[in-house]
Amino acid sequence: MEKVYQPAEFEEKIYSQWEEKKYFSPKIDRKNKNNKKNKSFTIILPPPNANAPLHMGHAMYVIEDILCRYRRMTGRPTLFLPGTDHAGIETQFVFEKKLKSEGKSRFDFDRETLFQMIWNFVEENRGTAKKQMKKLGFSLDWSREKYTLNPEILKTVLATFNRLHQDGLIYRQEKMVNYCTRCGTAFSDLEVVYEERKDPLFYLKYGPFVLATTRPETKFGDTAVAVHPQDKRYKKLIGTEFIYQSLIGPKKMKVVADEAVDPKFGTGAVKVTPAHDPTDFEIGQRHHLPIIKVIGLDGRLTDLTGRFAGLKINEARERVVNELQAKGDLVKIDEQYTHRIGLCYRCKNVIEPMVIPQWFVKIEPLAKPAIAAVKKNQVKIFPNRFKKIYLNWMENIRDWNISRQIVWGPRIPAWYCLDCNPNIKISFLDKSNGEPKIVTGFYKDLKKNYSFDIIQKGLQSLTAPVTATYEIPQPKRCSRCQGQSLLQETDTFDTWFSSGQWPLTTLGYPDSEDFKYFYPTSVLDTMWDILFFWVARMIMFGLYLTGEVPFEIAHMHSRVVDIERKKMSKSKGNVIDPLQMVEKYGADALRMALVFGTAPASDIVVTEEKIKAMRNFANKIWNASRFVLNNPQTTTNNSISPSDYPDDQWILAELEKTIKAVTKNIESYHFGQAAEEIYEFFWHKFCDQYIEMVKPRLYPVPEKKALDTLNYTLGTSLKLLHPFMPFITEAIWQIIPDQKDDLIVSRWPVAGKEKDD
RNA sequence: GAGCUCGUAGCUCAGUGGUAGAGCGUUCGGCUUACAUCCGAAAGGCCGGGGGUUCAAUCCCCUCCGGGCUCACCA
Repeated sequence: MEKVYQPAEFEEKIYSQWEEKKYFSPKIDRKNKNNKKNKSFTIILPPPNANAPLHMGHAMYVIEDILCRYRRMTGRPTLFLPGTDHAGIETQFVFEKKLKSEGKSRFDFDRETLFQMIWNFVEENRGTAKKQMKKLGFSLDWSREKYTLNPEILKTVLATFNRLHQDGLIYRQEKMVNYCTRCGTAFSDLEVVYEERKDPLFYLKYGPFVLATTRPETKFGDTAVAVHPQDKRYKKLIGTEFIYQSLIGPKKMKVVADEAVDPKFGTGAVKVTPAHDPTDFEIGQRHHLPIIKVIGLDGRLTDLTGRFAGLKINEARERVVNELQAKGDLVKIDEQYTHRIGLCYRCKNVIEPMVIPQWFVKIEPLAKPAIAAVKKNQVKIFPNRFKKIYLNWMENIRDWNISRQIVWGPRIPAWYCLDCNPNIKISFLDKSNGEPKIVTGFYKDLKKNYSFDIIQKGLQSLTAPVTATYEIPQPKRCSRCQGQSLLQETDTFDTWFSSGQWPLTTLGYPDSEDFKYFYPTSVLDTMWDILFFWVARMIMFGLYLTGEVPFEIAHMHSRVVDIERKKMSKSKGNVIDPLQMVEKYGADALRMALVFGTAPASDIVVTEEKIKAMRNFANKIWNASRFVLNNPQTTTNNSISPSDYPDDQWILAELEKTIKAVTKNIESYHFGQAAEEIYEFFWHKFCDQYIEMVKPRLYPVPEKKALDTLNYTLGTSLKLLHPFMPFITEAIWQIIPDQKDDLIVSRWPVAGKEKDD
């Protein structure tokens, strides 16, 4: 053995050894499915983005690996199942950036071609994450690896959609949704991030009113002025109408009374723009106001705005304000007005509330059982405070917009008959002669010049009116008119619609043997920031499809942050690359650094210094082992008989305590504490004290009891350390002569009496 | 506006109803035949302020101050 431990000499070798011996593939013993002691233990890996290399957050998979390695050593058939996610928006966003750098955009391609290009792009990168996970030592069963776009997984995801549809839980409706004009897609409520901003608040003369608004450019879409029903100032006007002389002509306005208006804000009167503001939309619904869309999906004012048409929102705002001022309708500007504004989580562009038809899941019937399951602790959420957060969100949950106007993802399996729905708006790439060019229009007009075939082949996107008829699943011919000009919806699923079914799809729901044996899974560990996005959806889907929870424990871990408590991100330049750390200090050092001394769900501070300290610890383990192994071997590591020496009795008693503490702390998810216990024992008790005490008994002739105790304590320590630091412990274990099994499948020590079975 | 969470040694963080812990850093001394990625010793904290419960509080309760976070349709 060398003087200094060299991780690089062992890690790869040992990992492939584990793989070759198939230790990561559990032995299925169906008879024991319900035997508590031999019950399967399953963790499904939260799938990383197939397209991106791992970052420090992914290194937190170490928590799951600790659990799996521990359970495997206690003898349970343990499955840790890997996979990757196509990550719809994320990946398309990255790909579009790449296109842009090449001077192109998504509009240069039809959707089939674009999809294929992204597919190829992802394929090029897909192996990276896998290699990296192996380097980190994760005991994943690669023979069962999955990808969200695997055909069998897609099949299940689409079947779920069909089933939801049959159960009346899918609807397509024109509602106020969050739309990003830059990404060109709608988002769910969860994907909007809010930011405090200071914007001018404009006070405008408005018929008999003066009212305050931050968005004068949307005034062309106003259909009413709303006041509070009890507001004395305006009571007489409620129910009346007036003619407003707008910049593009006179317009009839209603005055409505609505509780949503705060009489203390501004002047207590508010313009109602149902097409472009969530509150106004609801007021509009209550008072049956027309919806006039003055901002298009391209983020420019529409033709309804006269000479303002075509202007971008900000330009329009400036011009409208200037003209209102010239006209004398601008009463004052409050420049210090701060409010919260919704941004696209992905590109940070301002989210534009838009009324467009989207596909929704009626969520309450799914949420109810998911709430009950958590309340009854069928799913235990750790740490406990996340249970409250979960329940609070679930109890106020709103229907889920699952449609995205992007190509990268499974397409919603609904078909429109063009003959029955001539008002479907279609964009396609006409490649019939010369340079391809984008053609956009209603089918009823397009069909005069283009064949269905050309439209279908060049299809980019379609927008069906909310009244359009559609069929689910795909019919051969239109069931109403027998027409054959059918187009599939071009919207794709929210990525979370697919990953929300991950515990089911990865195991081969509904009838595979794996599914029957491994579902429900044991633990789901992830960072708390996707509690709603993912964890909640998995619980809902799991219960909806199987009646059983998808996992028994949902364990939330925290963010990995830098020393200034900031989240690591490329733009901040504060990333520590986990793979680089593995190269420098070894996987074990990084793994230990990620768990050592951390508390459940508090930020995890990782610094290179800490990793270095753990590297030193690895070296300590190496050298203590070197010392022990340089002496004759006298025991199998698995048992020891009592000793009369107080030194031996002392260290063995301390070891017992440590076994208990480590076991208890792993079982209760206090990994930081567990790591500290074994660290403290091994370094400061075993090395600093016991080895020093025992040295006189080793020279000149080693004394048997001393050797026994050394060997036994080392062997047991290696076991306790193995879940945390799998490589070095296995490496040393295999140097010990006459081992029956590899450490990874050895038996976890039991305090009280050690059993060799 | 509602809720959650944190405030412990210079730094980063654990922890406990009964005279405070780790890693890194600092000071002093050591290449002691496993390890200088080491060993030995030491300095360093009214455990955010105030009040309460208790025989006893850093740990429980209240309140204040100071960070962080989540949720919420206020123009």
